[in-house]
Amino acid sequence: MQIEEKAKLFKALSDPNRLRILKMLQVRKLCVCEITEVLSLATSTVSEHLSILKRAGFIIEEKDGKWVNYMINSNCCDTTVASIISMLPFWISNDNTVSCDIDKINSVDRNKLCCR
Amino acid sequence: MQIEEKAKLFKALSDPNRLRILKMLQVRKLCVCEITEVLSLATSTVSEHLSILKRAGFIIEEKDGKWVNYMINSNCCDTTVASIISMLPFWISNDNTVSCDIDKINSVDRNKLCCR
DNA sequence: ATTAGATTTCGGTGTAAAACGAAATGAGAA
DNA sequence: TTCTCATTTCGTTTTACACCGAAATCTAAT
Repeated sequence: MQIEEKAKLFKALSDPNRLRILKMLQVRKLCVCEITEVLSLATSTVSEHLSILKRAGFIIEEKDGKWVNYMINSNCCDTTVASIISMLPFWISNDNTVSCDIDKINSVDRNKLCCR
Repeated sequence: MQIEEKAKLFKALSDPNRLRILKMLQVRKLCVCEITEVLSLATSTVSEHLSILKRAGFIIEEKDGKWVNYMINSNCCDTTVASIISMLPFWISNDNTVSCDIDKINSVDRNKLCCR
């Protein structure tokens, strides 16, 4: 992998909202509307963030009926990406923002959330 | 450290020229004009890159007569920054670009380089 | 098939960042 | 002090990106 691509890996991690998404996904898989609810962003914005993280290799997606679940790419074959994923819990501690995010994803119900 | 500041750490690493600077500094300390010669950028541009890396904590500076030497912040007290620095050799291999950069810094003479 | 709802893609806007040259700063040499 | 030269700061331009709402897509249920 060339150095430009390595820079892109770090660029994917350079946005606070994307880091919050990764921290949430380390708790459990989530659909777009659940992440949207927690971050208070437009759905389209969250979708863009997810596609950036997916393109970099940090997350993968899984179709689940009308929903799309996103999850951490735990079995990533790229050693750099894999090692960064394994370091994230150590690097990014649960500050106020992250703690609140995790509280929220433990209390949302995607069926109540999205159907309105 | 809040999650916004963690994002800024990764933003500092999200530019290929800054990654090249870090890889060069892992060989030896360098002044601005040496880095400028290798990267083929304007001196002011290199100076800005260095100040971004310095603000993030990855490098430190040392006055040396009319020169300013920049070097890796090897004794960084921040555990996240320290761990990232220690991982850099593993993450960023010596691709063509990096190998050429290192060849160049081993052959430049700052006295011949700057005085013109 | 048609509808409803979750997600993605598509323009558009405002802000951040990378690049440059020129001017300002700072430190040694004359 | 005055000059030289390495570096930083400033003003500007161009490019990239985060964000939004609207339109398009895709899936499941009616």
